[in-house]
Amino acid sequence: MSEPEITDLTEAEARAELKRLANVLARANEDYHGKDAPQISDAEYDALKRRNAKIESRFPALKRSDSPSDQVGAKPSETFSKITHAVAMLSLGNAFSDEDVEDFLQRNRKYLGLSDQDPIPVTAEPKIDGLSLSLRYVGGQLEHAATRGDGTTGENVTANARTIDDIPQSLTNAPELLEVRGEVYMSHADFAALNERQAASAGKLFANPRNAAAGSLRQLDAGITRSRPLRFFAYAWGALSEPLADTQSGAIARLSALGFQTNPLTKLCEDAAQLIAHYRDIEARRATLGYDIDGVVYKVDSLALQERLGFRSTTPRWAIAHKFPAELAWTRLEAIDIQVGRTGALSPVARLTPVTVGGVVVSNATLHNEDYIAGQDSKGQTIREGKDIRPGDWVQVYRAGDVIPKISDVDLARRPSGTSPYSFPHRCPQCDSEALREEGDAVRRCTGGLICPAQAVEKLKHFVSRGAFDIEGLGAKQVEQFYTDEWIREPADIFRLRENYESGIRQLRNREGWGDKSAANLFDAIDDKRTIPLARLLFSLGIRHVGEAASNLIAFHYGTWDALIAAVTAAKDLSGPEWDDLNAVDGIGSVMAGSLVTAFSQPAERASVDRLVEQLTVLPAERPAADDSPVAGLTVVFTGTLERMTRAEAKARAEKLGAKVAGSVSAKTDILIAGPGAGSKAKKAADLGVRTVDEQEWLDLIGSA
DNA sequence: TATCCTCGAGTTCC
DNA sequence: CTCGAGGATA
Repeated sequence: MSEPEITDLTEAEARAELKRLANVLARANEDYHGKDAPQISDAEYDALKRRNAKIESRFPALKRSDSPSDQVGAKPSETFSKITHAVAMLSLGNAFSDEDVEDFLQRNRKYLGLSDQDPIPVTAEPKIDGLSLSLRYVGGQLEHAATRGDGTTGENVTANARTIDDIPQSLTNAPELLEVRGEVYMSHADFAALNERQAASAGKLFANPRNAAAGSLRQLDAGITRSRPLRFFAYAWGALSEPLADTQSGAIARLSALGFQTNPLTKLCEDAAQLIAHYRDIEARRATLGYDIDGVVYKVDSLALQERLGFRSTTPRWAIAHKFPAELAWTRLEAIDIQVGRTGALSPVARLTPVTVGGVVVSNATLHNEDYIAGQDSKGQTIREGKDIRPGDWVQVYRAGDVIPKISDVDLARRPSGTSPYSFPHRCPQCDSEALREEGDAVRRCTGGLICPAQAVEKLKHFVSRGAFDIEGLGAKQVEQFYTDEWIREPADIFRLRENYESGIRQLRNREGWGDKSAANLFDAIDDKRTIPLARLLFSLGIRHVGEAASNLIAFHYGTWDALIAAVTAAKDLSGPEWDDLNAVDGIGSVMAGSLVTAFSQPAERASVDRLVEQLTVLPAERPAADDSPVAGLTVVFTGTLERMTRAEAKARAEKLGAKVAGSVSAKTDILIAGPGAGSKAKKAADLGVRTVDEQEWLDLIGSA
């Protein structure tokens, strides 16, 4: 490459180079968004952008106001299509101690109604530190490969997966439909060799094997992926046309027989002691394995038991990851900054002298809240032996769950003299409003409401975020810019951008990186979201305590926006039939209900919401088409002793079949399932004329296998 | 009233 | 990914 090395640039040269890059990239954007054919390739474009970012990081003071790094409407980097997983790819719960492993087994015994001594065979295998991949085979042929993504939808990386030797293109004697799941990773030796090659060709160095594997798999050019030495271990499956086996270990053996690599350290254990012994064994061999692992995964061996145990909201009950202790590093705490969230929460963030922890450079860490800095946990218990955290201190950093940097210890011997404990601000650093901490709360909150620019912007960011309106091309950065420019002050303004622009009130075109074309794209993306499901709208409003799950419950309960508004308005005194009705919704308590009602009774907030809804079409919430199970849509109550299954299991299974499980009998109850020893509930059911069945009748009714 | 579970809100780095 | 807190349950 003819371009000079960045390290050799003088300041003046760097300034000129940044200007040149800004021009070249701006032209490339125009070409892309306009009708002209692009003059440079994707790869060249990305290389220029990277070069620009590198120079900026070396000379931060020279960063241009129209820096291409901040550009809106730039070429979308995502060009992988999306694939929705037939069976969701979930994450695992974690165990950090031997005791947690015992708890895992005990919890499962309890859920299954087994006695404390009953054996539950469990497999143990190394947890590979790579990225998970789902491979779909139809008729024995590899149909597609998808990354995990958010667990529901991943990226289609089929062409790249086909270049990996460990991934068979076709299978013999496989089920007609088979989704194989496993981990793509890179060995230590291959990682070192790759970085050497990268260095020789002045390419980007990877921080660790996992990043190298991720970067290699997500190449737009499969030819590059082919040149990277990726490997694959199979350890699970998704959709299947027929079972692979009746145990976890049997299924893994079957995957191995089909031609997949499976981990040789997978072992079937009989009890917690064996699991822990195998964990220690794997831990001892960790350094010599030749690839990164970050723990050991335990899975209940019997697939029948796995089926019975089922899932919690995001994790299976029948599996857990036993993590190795986190890597630690010492560094200096340079400063404590305060961030203001959308609810006004003041969050302290540690600014650190950059330090490598577990393969990545960390320069920020969360400090949670006031008490955490002082050395107390949420229950007022002393942590870090009471050592408080002060700017200037040497602190020990680790990455919780190998992700979020946290501070675990302070070296008092190296504390500079003359420091005093950090005093947490009692006023908002952004708007100077009073910041109050409510009795019993861990967080201190800015009371400025929408007066506070930080809260206003964070609320808008939430509004356009993924689970909310999810407007393409309008992310956090753009929202901040639009807010600063006073184009968007409240959600309703987003839906007025087009008219304001077209009527000439606002001029996007004067800003670098925007043309009529990119503006039109943005407005189209906004118009796409003018029709919105009720639950999403509610979630988008960012009402405290009302998140995604609560929004769904509330939306289903009321059905339409008008019904919701009418009821919530009528409940404004936190009493009356509408208030009671809202509190009776399963999963909604007085705090959530109060937050919802209060939000709509503040005149200013209510007016703002009305201005927004005026411009939208709100889709009514419909219960997911209750499957054709005989109990779908019915409200049932369990009482007495259940003999064939535990309470928790019965509840989970009934809910899976579309029934609603309530705690007490009322006129709304459709069926009471009464086991031996049923008391007052059975009597009440009889009084109300509610249909009562015993456990066996219930199982017959739901056609339990 | 204590305990378990789930959700909400906050966070980092690539 | 984690913590804290709300809600349901025993």
